[in-house]
Amino acid sequence: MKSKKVTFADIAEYTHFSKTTISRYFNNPDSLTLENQQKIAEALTALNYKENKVARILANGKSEFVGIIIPNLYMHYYSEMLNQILSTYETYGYKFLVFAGNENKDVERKYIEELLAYNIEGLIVLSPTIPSKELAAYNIPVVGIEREDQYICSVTTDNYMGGVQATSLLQKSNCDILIHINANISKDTPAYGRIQGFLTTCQEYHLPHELILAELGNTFEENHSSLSQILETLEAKYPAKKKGMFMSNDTHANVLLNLLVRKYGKLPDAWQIIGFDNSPISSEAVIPTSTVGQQIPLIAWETMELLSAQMAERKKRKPTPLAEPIHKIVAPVLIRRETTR
Amino acid sequence: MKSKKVTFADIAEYTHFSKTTISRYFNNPDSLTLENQQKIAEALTALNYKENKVARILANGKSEFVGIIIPNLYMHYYSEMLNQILSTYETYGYKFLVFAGNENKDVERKYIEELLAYNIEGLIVLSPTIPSKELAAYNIPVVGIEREDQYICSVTTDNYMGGVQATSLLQKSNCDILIHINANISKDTPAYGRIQGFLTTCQEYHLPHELILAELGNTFEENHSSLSQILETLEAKYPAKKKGMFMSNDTHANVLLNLLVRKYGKLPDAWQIIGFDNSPISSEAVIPTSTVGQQIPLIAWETMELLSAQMAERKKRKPTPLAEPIHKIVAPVLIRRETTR
DNA sequence: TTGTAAGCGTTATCAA
DNA sequence: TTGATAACGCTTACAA
Repeated sequence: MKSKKVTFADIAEYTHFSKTTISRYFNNPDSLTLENQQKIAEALTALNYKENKVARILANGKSEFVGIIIPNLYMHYYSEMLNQILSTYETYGYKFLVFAGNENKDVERKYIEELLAYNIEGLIVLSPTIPSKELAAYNIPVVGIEREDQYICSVTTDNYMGGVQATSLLQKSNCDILIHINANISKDTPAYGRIQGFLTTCQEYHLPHELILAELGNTFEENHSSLSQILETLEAKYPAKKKGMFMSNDTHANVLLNLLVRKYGKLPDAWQIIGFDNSPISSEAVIPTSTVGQQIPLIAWETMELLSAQMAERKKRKPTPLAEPIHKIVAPVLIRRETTR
Repeated sequence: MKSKKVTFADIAEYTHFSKTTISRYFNNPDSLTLENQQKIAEALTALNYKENKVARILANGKSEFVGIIIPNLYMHYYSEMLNQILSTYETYGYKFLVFAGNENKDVERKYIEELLAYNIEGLIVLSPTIPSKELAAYNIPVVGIEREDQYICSVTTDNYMGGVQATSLLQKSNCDILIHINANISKDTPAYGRIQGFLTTCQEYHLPHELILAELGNTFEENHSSLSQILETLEAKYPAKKKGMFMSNDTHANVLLNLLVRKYGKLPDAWQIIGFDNSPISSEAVIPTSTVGQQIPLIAWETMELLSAQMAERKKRKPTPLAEPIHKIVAPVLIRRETTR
């Protein structure tokens, strides 16, 4: 039942080669004659050999593991990012050890310690919790995604450009007043660029505008009641004006849209809406919603490029660490649907 | 720079103990005097020791790894399930190696081989691709979720009950005709129970009903046009009747709802809708949609219970494998929102 | 092209 | 309560 595991020693005995030769068969087959490769291949199936990568890691230090610290998976942005990262396995061969971080510094540190104990070769961090300076101190290749990145490599969406694109689209649809609703986020956060993009564009073109910074709450119900109030306020404040709404994300855009549709049976001409993220809700909404899309597959790809380059460098005889962290910026994509024009 | 790693040997030398004692400090500290525990603890911080679990796995065979094969992460059901499974780390301590399977037998087999090479202690399979008989043959603890499970342990939602609940709710809202739209799925699939639940309930209460089995397509656009056609057909066929629609999932329910709202500016009284899954779209829809919710946290929990019991059994001196695979059934939860009554 | 022998950093067995 | 020593299964100089 519990058949003992077949090892190189068994194969060596069976084929009358040494363990070294068996090892070579796997790592440098060209150094064997074709005939001997054949013999070993046969022995492998005859004995039903299963490789043991744990022993291999211990011997050569290369785990082919990459750790991932991700805030959660219920937000589509994160789960889709993980999806794309996992799919790079076919290209790079790295296996992923995933921790869903709960935004608690000590817990996430514990996760990283655990990952390190498994000899991970690199780390991908989507969680904003631990400062990049601390991450850099672990002294292994790290890439951050959409987070503070002063001391580590990173891949980030050009949020500023996204803000500009969204604002410009509203401008083109002849709105009388442009309104951006966002949370009161820190200026260090990449997403702050959306606010800057909005403001800069409005100022440059002298567009009447209003910036509403408010916490809309964490649940659907809270979003709903916050935005319901804001909606009333805006209708009172700008009764005759065409309002261009740039929402901080598609979820909020959808709540606003639903409020309007339920009130008027359709999206009134006096309202234009654009969201951010191109999450599923934007296309599944009652009126497919314009949005600024993040190029998640590209971000995942760039992340692995950056990470694998660093990991490969480390395997050289004389590794040259990066002098400066590399920061890649990925352009967002404007997606025009039916809530603008 | 590349500081050599601190090992038990270093600590042993530093403390004048043997490596064995250091090992005991970690695995069986009570067997040391408090004083000596103290000494070792100090040495650990003095030398900045980092544990190496790879060496540990090689020596004792316990990887604390669990492999996961999941079809994808863009469907909310799967990403939320992964989320919940990952969160069991705090309770069970198992680390997860995740592969997003692409529903290709050979590829998924390759994934499993790779997982086995890392000495995983157990496997969770959400993908329906590989038959349970084959999975069972790997001879490691396996739990399947919502899939064919003849030869393996499994956790599955009571789809039949879900179908009954949905149908009963429509019945209570005084519909004249009940209609269930689903794909032409195999009778082996757990989800087939939804169809059975619908039919049985209708027959039992002599409710006028219609079962529509049709492929609605894989994209949002395809869903939209398929359902648009079905909508027209139904309006022509049952012009004066109150129609109770039981949709196979929330995505389809939402498409139907949106078609109606865009046509009539609201959900007409002649239409009642219930979906399945309690995915985010059901609560975010323009009219929050009734649905049958799967208890994802509970399913994840039961899965780990089942798996960890098997894994623990294996670590005993004389393991007693399960005589029969255990199949757990989790009840669905009816969620009443605004599209019924 | 192939082999020998010494690691890799733990844990397990047996003895003291 | 502690220690010597042999695994665990593979890789890697160094030799031949």
